[in-house]
Amino acid sequence: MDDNNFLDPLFRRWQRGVALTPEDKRAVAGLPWVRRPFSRDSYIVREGEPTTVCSLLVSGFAFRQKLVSDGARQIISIHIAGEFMDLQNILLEVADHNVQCLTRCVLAVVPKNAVADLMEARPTVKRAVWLDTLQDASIFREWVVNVGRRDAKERIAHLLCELAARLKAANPQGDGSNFDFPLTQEQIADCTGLTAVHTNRTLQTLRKDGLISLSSSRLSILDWDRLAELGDFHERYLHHAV
Amino acid sequence: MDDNNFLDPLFRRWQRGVALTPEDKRAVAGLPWVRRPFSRDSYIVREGEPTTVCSLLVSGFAFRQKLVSDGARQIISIHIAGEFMDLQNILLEVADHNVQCLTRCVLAVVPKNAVADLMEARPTVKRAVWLDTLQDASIFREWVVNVGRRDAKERIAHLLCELAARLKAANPQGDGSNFDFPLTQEQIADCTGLTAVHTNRTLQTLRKDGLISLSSSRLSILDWDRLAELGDFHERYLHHAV
DNA sequence: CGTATTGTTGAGCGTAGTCAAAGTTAGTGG
DNA sequence: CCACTAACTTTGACTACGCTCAACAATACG
Repeated sequence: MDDNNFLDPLFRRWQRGVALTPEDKRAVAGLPWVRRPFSRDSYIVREGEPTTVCSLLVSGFAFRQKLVSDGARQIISIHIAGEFMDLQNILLEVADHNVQCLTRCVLAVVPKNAVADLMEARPTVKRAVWLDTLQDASIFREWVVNVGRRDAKERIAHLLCELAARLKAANPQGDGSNFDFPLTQEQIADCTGLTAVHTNRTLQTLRKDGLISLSSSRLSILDWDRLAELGDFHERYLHHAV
Repeated sequence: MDDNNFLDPLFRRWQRGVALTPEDKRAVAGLPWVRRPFSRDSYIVREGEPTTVCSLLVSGFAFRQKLVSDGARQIISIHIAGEFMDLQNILLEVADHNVQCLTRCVLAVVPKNAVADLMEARPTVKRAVWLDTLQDASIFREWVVNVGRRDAKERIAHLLCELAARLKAANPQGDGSNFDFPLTQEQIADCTGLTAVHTNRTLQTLRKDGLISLSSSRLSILDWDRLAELGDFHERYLHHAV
C-alpha cells in the first residue's frame, strides 16, 4: 500500500481555498499516516478522551454526535471522504464530543503533533487546516439555525441540500443530483432534532411533493430549486469559494 | 484615551490557554485599535458583507444571529466583554451571519490583516486566536445539541448555566451566582429556538422551582447544582482549562 | 410624564412525540 | 444460495409540548 492517492480528495478540497504547492503536498504525504478500516457504527473518538491524533476520512461516511442525559443523541455534523473529523484536536486536549462511523470507513490517522509541526513549516498547510476548522464552525452555526428555527420539512430539506452540495463539490464530475446517501431515517432524525417516526412521515411528503427520491442508500434530488427554496438553503455558509 | 486596560479581559481570557509574554501583550496593544461605541440593537456585521476587521467587545453584550426565510431569528452565540465576535473573518472573506449589540457596547476594532500579520510574528498570539475560534466552534456544537435534543426547561437552564459559567470565568472575584444578564425573554427565546410566550412560562416554572431569580437584567442562580442537573450542563465543552 | 418595549395571562390549536405493531429490506451464517 | 434474523421503514391511534393570537400589566426610557 504505497499509493498516496488517498490524499487527493483532501488536496482538491483544500485547493478550493488555498494554493498548495507540490512541496506542500509532498510534505503532507510525508506525514506518518496510518490507514485503518473501521466497521459501521464504531467509535473513532469518545467524549472525554485525551486527544492524540487527527483523523482523515478516506472512504465512507462518519459523523460527530453528543449524547444528552436521557440518552438521546444529537448528530452535529456529517463527514464525507476527504474531510478531517477532528482537526480541533491539535489545540484542544480533551474531546468534547463523539465521532462515529456511519458506514464502513477507512481512516488515515496521524499524530496531532505531526500536523502541528507541519503547520509551522508550511504556512499554506497551516492556512488550509485553520480554514477547515472555520468552515466546520460555519456549518455548526447553520445547524443551530436549522434545528432552532425551521420546521420538520424545512430541516430535512436543508440537510439534504447541504449534503448534496458538499458531495457535488467533492465530485464535480458526478451528475449533481444522484448520491450515495447512507443515512438511516433515525440518523436523519438525530441530525434534525426530530424523531424517526416523524422523519419517516416528513420524507414521505417530500417524496409525494416530487422533491426527492430516497431509498436504499440512494438520494435523488428531483427538483433542486424547490428543495432549496423549501429548506431555505443558501450555500454561502459552506464557504466553498472561501 | 491612552489607557490600554481595555485589553486586560482579553489577556486574562487568553492566558487561560496560552502563556502570553509581556512582548506578546505589547504587540497586541500596538495594533491599530479603534474604539467605538455602539447603541443597543445596532448591527456590527451583516451577513453577506465582505469582511475587513475583527471586533473585540470591550464592554456590554453582543450576539451573533441568522435570519430564516420567514423572518424568524436564531441567535447563535452570546458574547461578553473580552471576547472577539468575528475572528473567523481573518480567513473568511464574506460574513455568513449577523452580529448585533445586545446592550450599548464599546467595541475595539482592528483591521483583520493587522491581526493576521501579528499572528505570523507572534506564535503565541496565533495559538490564542486559533484557540478562540476552536472554543467558539465547541460552543456552537453544544448549542446544536441544546436546541436539537432538549426540552424548553432544559434548554433555558443550559443557556443560563453556560452564561453564568462564562461570566464567572471572566470575573472570578465576583460572587459566582449573581450576574448582569441583559437578555430579554424574546432574546432567550431566539437563543433556544422557543417562542417568547413559552419562554415566559418556562422561566416562571424555573423561578417557582427555586432555581433562579431573573428580573430587570439581573440573574441570580439560587441552586446551581439543580439548575446544572436540569440543564444537563457539563462545562467541558467550554474548554476553560484548554 | 407619556409612550414604546417587555413581561404576563388565557384559550385554542397544531406540529411533532409516543407507543405499539406490522411490513420490508439487508446482512449473516449455515 | 437460501434461510433466518436483525435492522430499518411504515402505519395507526393517541398524546402533549410548545405555538398562535390577543389582550392586558408592568417597566424602562426619552
